Amino acid sequence: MLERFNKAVLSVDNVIFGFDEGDLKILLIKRGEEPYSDLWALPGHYVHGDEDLDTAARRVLLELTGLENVFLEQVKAFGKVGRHPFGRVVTIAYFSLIKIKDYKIQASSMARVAEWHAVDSLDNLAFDHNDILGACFQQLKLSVKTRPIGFELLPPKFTLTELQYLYESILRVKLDKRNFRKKILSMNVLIDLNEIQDGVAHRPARLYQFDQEKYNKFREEGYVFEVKEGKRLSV
Amino acid sequence: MLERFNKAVLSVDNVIFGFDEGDLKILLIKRGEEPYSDLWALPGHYVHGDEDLDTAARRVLLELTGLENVFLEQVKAFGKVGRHPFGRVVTIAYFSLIKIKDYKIQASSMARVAEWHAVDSLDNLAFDHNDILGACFQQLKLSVKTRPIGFELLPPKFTLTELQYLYESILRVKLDKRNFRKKILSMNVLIDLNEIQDGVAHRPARLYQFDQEKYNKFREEGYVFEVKEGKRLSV
DNA sequence: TCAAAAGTGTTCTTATTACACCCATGG
DNA sequence: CCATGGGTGTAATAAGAACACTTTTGA
Repeated sequence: MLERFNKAVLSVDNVIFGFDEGDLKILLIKRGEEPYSDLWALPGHYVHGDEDLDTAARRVLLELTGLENVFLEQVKAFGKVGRHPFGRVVTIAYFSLIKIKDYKIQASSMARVAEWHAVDSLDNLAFDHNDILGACFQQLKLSVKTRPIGFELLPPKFTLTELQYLYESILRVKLDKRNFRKKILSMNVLIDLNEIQDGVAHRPARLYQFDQEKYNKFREEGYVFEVKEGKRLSV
Repeated sequence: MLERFNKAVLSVDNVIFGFDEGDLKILLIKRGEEPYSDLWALPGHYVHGDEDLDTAARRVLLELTGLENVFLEQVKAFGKVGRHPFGRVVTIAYFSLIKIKDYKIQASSMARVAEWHAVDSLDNLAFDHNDILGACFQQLKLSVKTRPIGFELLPPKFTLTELQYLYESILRVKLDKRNFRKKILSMNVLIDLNEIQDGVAHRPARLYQFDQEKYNKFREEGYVFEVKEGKRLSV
């Protein structure tokens, strides 16, 4: 019954965010074939006929990084008629958040060359991947303000300074150290592990862990996680 | 070069929001053919081979409502393998905001039966349209909190009470009249038209207009439009 | 002993909340 | 003259912003 309709090839593209040394980064692959050979591109793949979109995105992530059970969320579809030079290909964009230390480059056809790149300093990606990256980064910004997903980018044990740098690099604002600590601690969603850093050439910082259970309880009670930035016209 | 890949039929589905008599509504059509004949469904259509996704969504909107230059935004793609009983159809969901008074039902194949329905009280839509509606409504909630798009649902001249009811019905909270007025007026994005309602059986309300230019200026200066709801865990 | 980052409180200002009565109109 | 929704202010509380010095460690 559907034969009479136009069809399109489907793909998924994944903006994989990682956080390392105070910088927000994304994982790119260097294309080995036409079109756009030798340009950097978002990791992606065609969607199989019997495969859900989310499944395809997870497959790409697994093949490239070896990681499962990772934060992954669809952003939107990109489907301009001319976006792929070889024909109609609609791509569904995803973003995912991984703990960069867990990432081991995988031996896979896709990962001929895979590299972390700082999010700024990127232009001239293949296809419309600059647009896709822009949309995904914006969605990350928005999400990180209203949901405690930033922790997905940090190791299980982290310091308050790392957490602050994370927010600063995603929101691209400078936050006040004392105010930040006061507030994040007063939210009561961090567990103080009573451990400290080891082997750093300065006073070692306390280590914390995100308390998912406590957060779930707060959310049930109607509390909203919120990190702010900017001046407000508010109601 | 793309022949070897699986292909899917593409469609767009559009959650068209309107606001009338203090209620948020969406426009649904009654299906006249299989599958899901006689069930209510979101208005949508297949995407042509030479047509951008956004263009297809605007085409649907125009055919059904006769309206152009309307707020329209993509939400996300829905592409579960079994979502269409006849084969692989991936649909791109959009939501749009129209001034319900502008809507005149169009003579079109699509609009055999088109009706406004309150957003709650909906279940048992065709396909996965309940899911799509849920995602679009959530996106509307989110958008309305951070961008002054609620005005798209109101007539060009509106009262503060109408505006308040609009926010209440989208966010599903009760707002305090005095506080709401104080705040929205202090944002300085409303023009007091120095006109009043006519023919109402009570003290007539002042009419206001949204000041898009002033808002654009504020935004350039880094101000953020924000309507709040709920208790906050905030940083 | 130096360099580097961790950690800590107070004050001032701004935003949020809660709350009740009189006003203008049409019927 | 009644019913209906319009319009208004203040005080108490909570949240946000600004700001500088001491501590702990490794090299």
